[in-house]
Amino acid sequence: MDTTDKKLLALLQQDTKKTTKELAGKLNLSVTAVYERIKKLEREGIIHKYVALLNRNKVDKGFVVFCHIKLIQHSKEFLTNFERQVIKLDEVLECFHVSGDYDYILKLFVKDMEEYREFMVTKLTTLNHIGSTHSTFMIGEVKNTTAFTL
Amino acid sequence: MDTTDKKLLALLQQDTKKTTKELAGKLNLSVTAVYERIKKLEREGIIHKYVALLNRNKVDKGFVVFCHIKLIQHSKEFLTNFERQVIKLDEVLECFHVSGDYDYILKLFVKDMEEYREFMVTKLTTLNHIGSTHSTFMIGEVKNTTAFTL
DNA sequence: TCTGAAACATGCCAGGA
DNA sequence: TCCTGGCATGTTTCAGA
Repeated sequence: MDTTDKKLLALLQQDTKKTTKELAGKLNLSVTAVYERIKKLEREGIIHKYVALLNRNKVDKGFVVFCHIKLIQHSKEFLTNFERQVIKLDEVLECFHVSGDYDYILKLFVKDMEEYREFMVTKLTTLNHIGSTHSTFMIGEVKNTTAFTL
Repeated sequence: MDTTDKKLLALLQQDTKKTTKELAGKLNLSVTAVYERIKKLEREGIIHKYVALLNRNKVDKGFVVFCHIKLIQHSKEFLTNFERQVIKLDEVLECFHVSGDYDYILKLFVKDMEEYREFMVTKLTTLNHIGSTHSTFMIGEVKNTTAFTL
């Protein structure tokens, strides 16, 4: 991983629809050289996948919620059971097991408060072993990217 | 936006390296039909961008931190000033203005605790108007996707 | 590793149903 | 909005440095 690879990854994290020719121009390399570097990064698993990002405001998912969850008990069985269930919930985009006051932080996309209420009542609170929850609502998006600097 | 569009978006959110031919097969459509649907979704801004997702564990960014921040005061000037500065921080992937006990929730990718400490001391705490911060560390990734169900 | 060229597949645009 | 066909463009491979 040299500087060229880092530049290449920065570009690919921004936009994968550029042709290898365009990338080659920006990196001062030949088309094949760029091609092979990309293949290497894919082989090594550094590039994990190529995806399309949608505009959530155009598809009725403008309401972002962070939900902090605490379990009743912390046995391995309770944790894995909870995790297995939360993975299946479509509304949940991210779920991280964390240190601190709460056990998990979830990020959800829903249409509005009404839909979130429905989610809480019919899905979240029916999960086993949940102790307490604390919901935080997004009122503004300051920064939201999938690309990070190497 | 019909059912076919939703299926198409589900596929594109998972993988954009499939050829339109393959997508056409899965959707029981011709190549051109798929092509035109994709162009329409791009035109409407529903598809926002195409990006490569990296494996953070392979590039020294395995340490995920959530940082809850409270400002000293909530005047418009203080908020926009803080936001303008936080956008520039490379370590910060997400920053949401939220309701509740704290004003902002940040998600960061760094190498390890040492790098996070460095970030706190040299970057975060030098920002103006910060009242208090509360850091939560990821100890496990349960679910982490950019794709959501429509 | 890189370059450059050649073979192959795909993306993309007409024209018509 | 869909399909068929064809040209332009991109991707991928390979020999040689």
